[in-house]
Amino acid sequence: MKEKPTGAELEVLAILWELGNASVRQVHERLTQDKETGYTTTLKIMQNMYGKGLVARDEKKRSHVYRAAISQQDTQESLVKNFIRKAFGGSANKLVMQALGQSEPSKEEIEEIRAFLDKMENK
Amino acid sequence: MKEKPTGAELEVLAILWELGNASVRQVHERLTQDKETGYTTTLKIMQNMYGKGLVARDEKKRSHVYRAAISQQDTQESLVKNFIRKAFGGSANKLVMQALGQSEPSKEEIEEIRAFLDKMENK
DNA sequence: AATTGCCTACGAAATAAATCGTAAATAGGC
DNA sequence: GCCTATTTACGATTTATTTCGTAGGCAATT
Repeated sequence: MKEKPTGAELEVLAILWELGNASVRQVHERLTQDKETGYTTTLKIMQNMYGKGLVARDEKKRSHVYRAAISQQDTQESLVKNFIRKAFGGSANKLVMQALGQSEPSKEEIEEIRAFLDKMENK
Repeated sequence: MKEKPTGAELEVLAILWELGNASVRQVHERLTQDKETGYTTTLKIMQNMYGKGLVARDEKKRSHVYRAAISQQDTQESLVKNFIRKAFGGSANKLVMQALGQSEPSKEEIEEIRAFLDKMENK
């Protein structure tokens, strides 16, 4: 099992999942849209992630090209699992209702969840 | 706004929400059912929480009696909000479906969520 | 009044995470 | 070939969090 990402690492992963491939520079620009931080900080984090196996990279070019090495699906699964245990005493339902309750879902979103529930039931 | 609890603090809060009132000793015993840790560690964490206003305490007795000073509802709300932003790019629905998908909800739980959705819609 | 046991307070050490500064390498334009 | 931009590598620092050791107080027991 791969190591678990820290908060800052998760932010980088989110960007890589979205972009697919990206240089440190690209990730950094994205990151600084939301918060102030130095370039070498971003670099260091991505280097750490490489050391941990959270990302892969192509070193052919001078500016290395990174990509996520763990899937968004698997990562979110493990994060949610942990979160439910830590913050909701293990009850997924409580989390679901808390999330729904505060998110003011649109009609379409509600339908989407209903459909998902139906599908679950028929399995 | 109250300060946000750290991981260890959240574990204590979970116990206090369940027990209502409790001494450090009681919390500690609960805690050590799951993991190994020293008494003074638990004490220190609860003292920190007191300093931050996360818990209140009654000092009349020699062994102080603690209780949560922030509500479970509010805390979970803020945790979930943050979690959705950090791990799901702001989409509550994605979280909901991830949580449902991995939790294998029982028939009753599915009904509970359907009812919740109905109620949401009629507002 | 001494012993024992449990309690709080508190500083300090250990650990984890994030940030940054500097040096060396490299490529492109001049 | 030289200067400038940009890049990587990496150590060091800073900040946050967790853990623990020790001292002193208090109450029950002997």
